[in-house]
Amino acid sequence: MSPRLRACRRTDGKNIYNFAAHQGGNMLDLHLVRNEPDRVEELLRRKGFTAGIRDILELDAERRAALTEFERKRAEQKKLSKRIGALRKTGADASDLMREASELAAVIKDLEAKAERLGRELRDRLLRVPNVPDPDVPVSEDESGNVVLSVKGEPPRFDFEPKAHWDLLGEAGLLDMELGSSLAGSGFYALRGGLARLERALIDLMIRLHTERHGYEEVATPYLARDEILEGTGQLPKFADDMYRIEGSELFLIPTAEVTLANARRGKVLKEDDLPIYLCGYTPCFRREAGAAGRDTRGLIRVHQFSKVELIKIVRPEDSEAELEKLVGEACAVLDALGLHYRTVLLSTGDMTFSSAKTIDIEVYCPGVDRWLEVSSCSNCRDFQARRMMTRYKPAGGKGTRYVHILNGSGVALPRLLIALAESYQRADGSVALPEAVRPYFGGADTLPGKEAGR
RNA sequence: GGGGAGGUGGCAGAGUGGUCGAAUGCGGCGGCUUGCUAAGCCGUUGUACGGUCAAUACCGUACCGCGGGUUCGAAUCCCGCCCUUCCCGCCA
Repeated sequence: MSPRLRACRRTDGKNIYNFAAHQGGNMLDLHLVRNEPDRVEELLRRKGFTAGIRDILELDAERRAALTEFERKRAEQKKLSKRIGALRKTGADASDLMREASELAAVIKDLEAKAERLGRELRDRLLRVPNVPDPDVPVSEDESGNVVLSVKGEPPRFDFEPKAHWDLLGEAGLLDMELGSSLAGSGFYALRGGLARLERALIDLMIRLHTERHGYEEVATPYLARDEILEGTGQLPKFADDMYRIEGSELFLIPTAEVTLANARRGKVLKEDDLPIYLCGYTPCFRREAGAAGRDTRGLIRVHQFSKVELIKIVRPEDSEAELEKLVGEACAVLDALGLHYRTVLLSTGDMTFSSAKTIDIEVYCPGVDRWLEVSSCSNCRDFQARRMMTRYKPAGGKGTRYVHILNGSGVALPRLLIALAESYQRADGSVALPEAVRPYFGGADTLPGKEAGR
């Protein structure tokens, strides 16, 4: 972790047992790592994590030994203290025992510090290990191994040369890149007139679809979150440089509402009846796009701030596989409603995110730029995030607690949806036909006017 | 920004520096009683980590917002932080 981040992080504390409790737990099931180190190592290697886990296991063994030693001494100390208390109650002299206890206390202090240090080291290491991919995820170093699962609809046909959105919308005065960059720098943009309104209309459409048809609860969360929240979903500690941080605080601008929505049940022990929980919300998303300099510099394809409707599911472990399929369908419903041409893609191990065990992307075809653009990424994180944020549930009738499974998916991301709509439904005169589904949210109009009619 | 109050187990709510993992109530679970319903009675009821292990079993340690300190011993005393809430001021 960067020094600057360390400085603003809450300390991991003296709770030497439950390094999970309040600051978020380890990501991998440590028992699984102990029992099947080779298998875990192999799965992690598929995801590009080559550091190995041998030294983690060593550290784990060391920590446990130190913990046991500490606990033995501590038990001794507690007995001594009780004897002292009993003695003093009778008025007898306990000074010998107290001297003994005092020496013991000094020893224990060291033992505790050692166990604590090892626990913290172990946790720091574990937090940087990505989630293991599902065994059936195609193995590849990069996106070349992705597998197209389905293709929906037909590419739109034109009797003229379709324009890229930056030309189409720029010429219409609806997309103002210059205004955005003059205010906040390159990578920022401004939507004007009908385009700004269209974005709001689409947000409204999507949220109504998900709440009314798919059973989600709409939640409007803060756009900033504390570091421990980001740690819960997996952006921290590894990806601090991808986010905007608020100077002088522990707050980051969220890169996605997944962060705040997935953490909505943080630290809770839920009842089985509470599950599944479906949450959806609209937020702007802020991304530094560090390392992406020079890529997709034109238009709205890759920008530092964009709007997105996000979907989150908190479910029982046995349901997460099926819920991922459902989630993809719910995100696709947006594109279906708008009549867009899209495909679903199973991401290979090399293209998945840190926290995901299995990811299916939805890519929409944009004829102006002649590319498939990702508008949604649906991931099953299984218990990876739940462990970090300590979200569990109590099985009905059963004993104990289990970690929930958490899924996230965009439902869907906006600028690229605007791109797809504009480029797919553009007319020769520069105007854009609006699909029927969006019209009720756009004052009933069937057209996004081009230059002449604009403003 | 200034001042006050407070953060205890699923919830509500006690708690004297020493046998407090924590009274009590509610809820939950098991049982009895009961012709439904309601009520009553008895028992039980947290989580995590570590160890032993055949074990859903036993032992140990930790957890009373988070962290640090004092002490032989801290829910209880001291310090810092976070959060909640009330009053005042200020700006929307």
